[in-house]
Amino acid sequence: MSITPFVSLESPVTATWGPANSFHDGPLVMSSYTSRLWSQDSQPQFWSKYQVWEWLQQVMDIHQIDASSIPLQNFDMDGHQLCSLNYHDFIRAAGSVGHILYNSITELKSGGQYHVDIGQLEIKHEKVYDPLVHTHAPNVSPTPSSPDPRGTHLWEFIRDILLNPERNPGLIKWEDRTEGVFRFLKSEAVAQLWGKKKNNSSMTYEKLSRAMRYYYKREILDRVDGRRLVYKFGRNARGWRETEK
DNA sequence: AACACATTTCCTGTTT
DNA sequence: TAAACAGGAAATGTGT
Repeated sequence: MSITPFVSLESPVTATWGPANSFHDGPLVMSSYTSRLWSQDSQPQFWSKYQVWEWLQQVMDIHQIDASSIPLQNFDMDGHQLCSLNYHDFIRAAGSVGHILYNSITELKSGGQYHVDIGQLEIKHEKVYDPLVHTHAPNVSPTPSSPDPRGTHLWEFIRDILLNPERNPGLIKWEDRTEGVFRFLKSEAVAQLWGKKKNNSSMTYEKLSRAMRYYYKREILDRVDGRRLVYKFGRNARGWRETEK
């Protein structure tokens, strides 16, 4: 029984992928994007009905959700009323999308500069700064991605490492990009990084892999047997494809 | 306060 | 033999 076999990580790894990793460029990019959208009236409490409607459109747009999928009339209200809704009100008014809307408005109420950072990895490669993006295009959302605000889950963390080759010091590698198959090259280093993000210095690949195995049942990962350290994204893992539908 | 969810921790056994 | 894989069971932390 060895006690501490793998504590010696290459420092470049942690140095490169510091505490900020995916949260780092998100706010920077989105702030310039959203500031254009909500620069003047950043305080939702004072929005007019029209501004609430605008906000709704933008959030749906950014998440690539068809605006017709929710009863928009449920949001025929001004900012003051909108801000008085609680989580359940949002769920009641917009179903599962209510969660996204709730997060968005919560962020804005607290004075957040950005409120959505999904797909920030892909976004930063796009011309989000392009003034055209904002004219009156119904479908110019930056990227196809998961309707998940703030990726805090393990599989998203793994996905983000894969999507950031320039910041991935050989930790994980695609085996089959189109099929979503990937392999851990430095399993313990990834575990340490994951632990760092979760503020857990005792994370190990052993424990991380247990969490990965739980993903099989949820179909976030598909089983790949016979190949050690190899996993594959499943139907419920979003945002990893080059061209997401 | 209670509860759901997503791990985290630990463990025993099997496989590569 | 060491490192992975498999899952069960229970503990934990976070957010609603």
